[in-house]
Amino acid sequence: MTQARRDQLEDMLRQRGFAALGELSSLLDVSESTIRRDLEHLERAGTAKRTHGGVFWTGGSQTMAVFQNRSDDSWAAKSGIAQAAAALIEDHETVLLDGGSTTYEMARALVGRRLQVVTNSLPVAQLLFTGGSIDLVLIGGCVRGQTAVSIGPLAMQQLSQLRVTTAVLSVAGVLEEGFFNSDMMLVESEREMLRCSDRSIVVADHSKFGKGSLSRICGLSEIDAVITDTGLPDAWKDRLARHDVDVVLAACAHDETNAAHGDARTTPSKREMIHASDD
Amino acid sequence: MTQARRDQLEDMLRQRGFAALGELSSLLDVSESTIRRDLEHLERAGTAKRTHGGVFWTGGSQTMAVFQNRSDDSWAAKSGIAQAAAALIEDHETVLLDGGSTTYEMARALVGRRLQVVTNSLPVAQLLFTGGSIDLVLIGGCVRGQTAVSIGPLAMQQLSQLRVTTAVLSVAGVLEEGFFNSDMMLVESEREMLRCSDRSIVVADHSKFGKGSLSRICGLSEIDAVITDTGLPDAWKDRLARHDVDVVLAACAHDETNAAHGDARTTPSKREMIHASDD
DNA sequence: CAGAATATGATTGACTTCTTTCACAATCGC
DNA sequence: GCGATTGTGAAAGAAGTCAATCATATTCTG
Repeated sequence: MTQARRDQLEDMLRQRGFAALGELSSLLDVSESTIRRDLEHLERAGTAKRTHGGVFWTGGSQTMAVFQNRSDDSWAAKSGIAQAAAALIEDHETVLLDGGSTTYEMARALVGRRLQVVTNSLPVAQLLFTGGSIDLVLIGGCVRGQTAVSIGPLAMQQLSQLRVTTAVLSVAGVLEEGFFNSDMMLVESEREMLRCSDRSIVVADHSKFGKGSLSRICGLSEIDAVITDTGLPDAWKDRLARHDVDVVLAACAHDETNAAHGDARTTPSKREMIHASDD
Repeated sequence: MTQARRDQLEDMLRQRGFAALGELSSLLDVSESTIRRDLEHLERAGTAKRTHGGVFWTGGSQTMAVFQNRSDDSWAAKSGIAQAAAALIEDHETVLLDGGSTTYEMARALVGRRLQVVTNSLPVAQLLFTGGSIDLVLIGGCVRGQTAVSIGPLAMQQLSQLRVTTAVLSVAGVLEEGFFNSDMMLVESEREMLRCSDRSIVVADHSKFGKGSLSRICGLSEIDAVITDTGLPDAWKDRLARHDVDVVLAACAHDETNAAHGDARTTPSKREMIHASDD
């Protein structure tokens, strides 16, 4: 009964994008209190975000999440890596961006740059298509999973026809044997990405190292550079160096980004109503 | 000076997706009043929408607009057409959805249905990829313009390899000579869409009839059905009938939707803070 | 140089919403 | 059956934001 209403609520949100509390309350014929409680659940599940006045549909994908806890540590690491990776890209390059939360952050960092960007990621495309400065090419195919990337034969075929200067890949795990990801179809695409790029970069926070995953993308030496955070063990630095892989260690973004924006605040904002979340 | 700040504000919004007033105020080092006024401008320009507590980036595309004035007349027409078009689709079909605001509304109406959907529209893809019930295939290519559709050779090639049961096209104008759209590349794609579909449907409100546009898609008789609203002049009904085109007239959605949801309110909500807009 | 127009910052009052708390109903487990 | 847990509705109080207004500084124009 309760669950049915929450499912209905979720569908309504997906369809409408935004809804006011009173609206939902009268449509579902329950009190606003109940709606509020339901929304708390949805928010915890990550499918919706509340604002002062109503609720937003977040698209069900964490990647896309317009709302994100920017004071979160794991986000700071991702963001730092993304910044560092973006710094490696020069203007007027053609960059191939894989799906994933780190590459999404990187896309954020590329907003406003003069680039040609190729991507198989729906969220990345959504983010970049407006920026007049960026020429966007979207890879088509079957769209699947939380990461919302195009995969399958159509994607493979499109990739095979392209040529880019830099490919930025995101991986689920790194072992001595090479780089891994959990989706076999995606891995196929990523191999193709490597084939069509002059330079290849992997972005991965230090937690990915030493972990494997279902399918192997390629060996360590087949990648030109790895961008990660300062938490990377020395053993891995050596190992990567032995395989001729450049390693870039990004400092956590905490301080620099604030400074860069001239933001002197040290205390968190009083109201976290929208930002607060710990996904 | 002022304009520079507004541009900066716009960039920040695109990057962050959402921002609170105080946040922007301190980051840009101006008073909240100024930010408020800036946001009014951005909102008028359609790039952002304010909420009680902050601002959202709307992605620069009206189509995507999560916020829309649902009490607007033109929206009622679009929505009605979209509903009617959706009703023509049967479960387990493979539907090809073109870009455009009406097809976007149609996509909304298809949420939860069991379908395979092919689309070249980024907003439509964004809307549908979460719904577990829908199998989504994205057409790749160069992403351009307000409508955010993929066009160009890559798109053409992908379309040429697909086959769908129903194609739903959106057009900019309809003349005796046929259907028109303003973008030549897009028109190329739409011709390809027609070629690969068993059945073709055009969605267009009555204001499109009698208006031309840059590039002709096809003749009237090459389309199987046109979905429009009750404002269509009788002359056009005859004309379409003569060309063997089925015409579906959708009633405005105003009343039915409200009734269907058991919403008895007759007065507009007192506060239009978020909904209010006239894109 | 003067006047007008625009941009800006601060403040007040009003509004809406949110959170918290309590009481009651329904369901589950023992 | 009884207690505990969960879900629900209502109310009071608190908190926050927004719109409107005013006074000032800056820029444009003649």
